[in-house]
Amino acid sequence: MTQDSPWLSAAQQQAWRHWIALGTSLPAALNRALQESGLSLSDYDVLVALSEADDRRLRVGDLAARLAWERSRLSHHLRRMEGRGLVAREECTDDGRGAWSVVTAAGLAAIRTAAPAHARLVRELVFDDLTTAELAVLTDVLAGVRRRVES
Amino acid sequence: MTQDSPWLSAAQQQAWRHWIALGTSLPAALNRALQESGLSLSDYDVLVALSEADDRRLRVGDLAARLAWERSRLSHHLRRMEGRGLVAREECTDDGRGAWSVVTAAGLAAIRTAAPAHARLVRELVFDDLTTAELAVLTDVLAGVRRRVES
DNA sequence: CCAACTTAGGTGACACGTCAACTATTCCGC
DNA sequence: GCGGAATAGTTGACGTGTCACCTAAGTTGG
Repeated sequence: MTQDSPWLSAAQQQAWRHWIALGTSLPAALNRALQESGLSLSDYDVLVALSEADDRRLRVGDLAARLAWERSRLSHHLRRMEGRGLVAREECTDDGRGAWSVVTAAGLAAIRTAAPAHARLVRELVFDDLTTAELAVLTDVLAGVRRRVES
Repeated sequence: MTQDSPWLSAAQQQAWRHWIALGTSLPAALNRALQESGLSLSDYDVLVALSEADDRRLRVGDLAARLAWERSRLSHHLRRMEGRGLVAREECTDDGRGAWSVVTAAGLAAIRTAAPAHARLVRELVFDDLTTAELAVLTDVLAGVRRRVES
């Protein structure tokens, strides 16, 4: 259990197994619930990011950074969402290489329909039973991990 | 911010965005590192579960439960791992419907090679900077969420 | 000013995960 | 014991994510 050993302590392992298991089961549960609105969890995240942005549009790269997605994943996903009329791409006049991703009226409508039930489920599953102190610790821990992972 | 509104509070949203982003970026980082050993993170999780089991074998359903995977996902994954010689399936004499999943010698060798660097990376990214108290809170929170999600 | 480099984004092939449907076996009530 | 329900596991089709590679446009040093 020394710091030099590569192994996880028993307590760390316990936390890690929950983390790994949730990495599968929580997205699966949210996806199942979102299916009713015809959206996937990925669709939802894209639509939230775009609908919050100025003028409801973001450069593709900025959107990728905000979601912490790889560019190619986002590119594929935008193509599929474009096919379903949820988003559109527009060319960028400032920078000929770039492109804007824009949420359409249909995309806005879809997310407004889906959002309340989704938010409620997230609260039920994750947040409602947490104390303020627990939430603060959780946020700090996640922020720290994220900083290390994304560097 | 009332409990009746479906929306997440600002503090909850902050935690939630980190959670969502990590759900993508942490597995991606671990996968990238594991690639050197020719294993994916999913392979790794399967091999850990099997190599810890009695006689290095588990019923397919028990393995699925332990990993919190859907059965069909595991079935597909075992087929692919079997093709690479990491695991084998054996028929179950007790219950003619069932099947055992077993780690092969090659599978054991692969995970023994991969484990130290993987464990070290998990510790670096997730655990090394946590206090004992933070770890305890994290474990409780994850355990609670998991219980609610998997019911 | 132009060749080398960098950056924005897209594409194709392939591995992965999910859902619905399927086969084979066991369990259970009558 | 036998017919229907439940259980263990697999399969195929399809949407998704990743890697490696590609094109096009901007950037920079000589």
